[in-house]
Amino acid sequence: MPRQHTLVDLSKGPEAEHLRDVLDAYMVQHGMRATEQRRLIIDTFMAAPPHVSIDELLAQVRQKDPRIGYATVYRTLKMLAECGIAHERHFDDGFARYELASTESHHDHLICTACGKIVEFEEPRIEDLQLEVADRHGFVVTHHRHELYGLCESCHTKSEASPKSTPSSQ
Amino acid sequence: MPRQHTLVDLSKGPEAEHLRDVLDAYMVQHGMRATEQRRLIIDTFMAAPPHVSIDELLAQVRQKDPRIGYATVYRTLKMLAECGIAHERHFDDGFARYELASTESHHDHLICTACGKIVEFEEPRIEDLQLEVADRHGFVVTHHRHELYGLCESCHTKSEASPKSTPSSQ
DNA sequence: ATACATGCAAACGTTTTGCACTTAG
DNA sequence: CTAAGTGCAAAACGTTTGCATGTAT
Repeated sequence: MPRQHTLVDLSKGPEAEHLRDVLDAYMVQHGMRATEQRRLIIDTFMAAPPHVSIDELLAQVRQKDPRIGYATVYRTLKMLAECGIAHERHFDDGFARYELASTESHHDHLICTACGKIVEFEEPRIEDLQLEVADRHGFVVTHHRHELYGLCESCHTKSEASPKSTPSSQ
Repeated sequence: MPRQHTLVDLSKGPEAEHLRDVLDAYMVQHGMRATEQRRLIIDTFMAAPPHVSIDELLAQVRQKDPRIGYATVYRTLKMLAECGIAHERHFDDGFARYELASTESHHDHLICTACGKIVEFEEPRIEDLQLEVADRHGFVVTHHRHELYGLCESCHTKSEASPKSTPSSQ
């Protein structure tokens, strides 16, 4: 029975503390201020499920402070991405999603086109082959994008059982 | 000795004829008409270098008929994509690019972030591993996206020789 | 006190569409 | 003749920014 591979919750523990340190250093270095809004947005982001969109995060943040604006969430996430604490992802649903950066490992994504579920995967053998391919063509790779789209287990089996599929939201 | 793997020119030969047949069938089936504009746009597209953007194709098409509008090129390319004759690609430069579909092989892309060069690659071992990964997570893959970004050989060696790089456009 | 941050609303770049006019069948 | 296609211009879409106001330091 394949267990759902959700990576460790990074919102707490030593990993999170390290990220906080990086962030603090970055903000000091750039003369940035620790405002109420930023604190709230960052805390919410770190506790949120991975791959939140700006709108999703904004909605969550507004539960605590309805006066927060879209642009502030936007700018805060950009800032987190710039200092390496978050990664900005662009899947095929048209808007940016953000995830906490893990210092340890790189991963790519499986995306269910029926329910929107996003699963992370790591496959070192693919990474190796990427380098091999790039080398073959004289390229030096700086980053890549690797997304597998399809149906997750439950959407797949559901659609097998009955002809009409009933996709729910992520 | 790794030869540059530029796929065959599809604008002529039996491959192209097959695509034309598919297209004709599709258009008949959908009650679509063969207009001057469509003919011109499709011919130009099939002769154009791979991965043209709408604007690029529009510019080429206007050399023969300056009255063609953006929307017509847009709609024609969408149509080609819909009937499987073209693939719509979204690289990180913000606009869609289109390439002729080859019936034979699937490929992915290496993209130079300095000069914009796009190179196609095929790597069956990666394809296999993708299926393996998907299977491991209970997914059935319908399509994927795999792009390697970095510096092509000439941009790479250039930037090694002199500190200032002088990227040209693709 | 003042430089930085916020929230709004407007600008952006690309994609998509509504519509009056044209044209292939 | 009429349904389909064109070209324009405007809407839609997510993202990004200018600016007047607010606030951490």
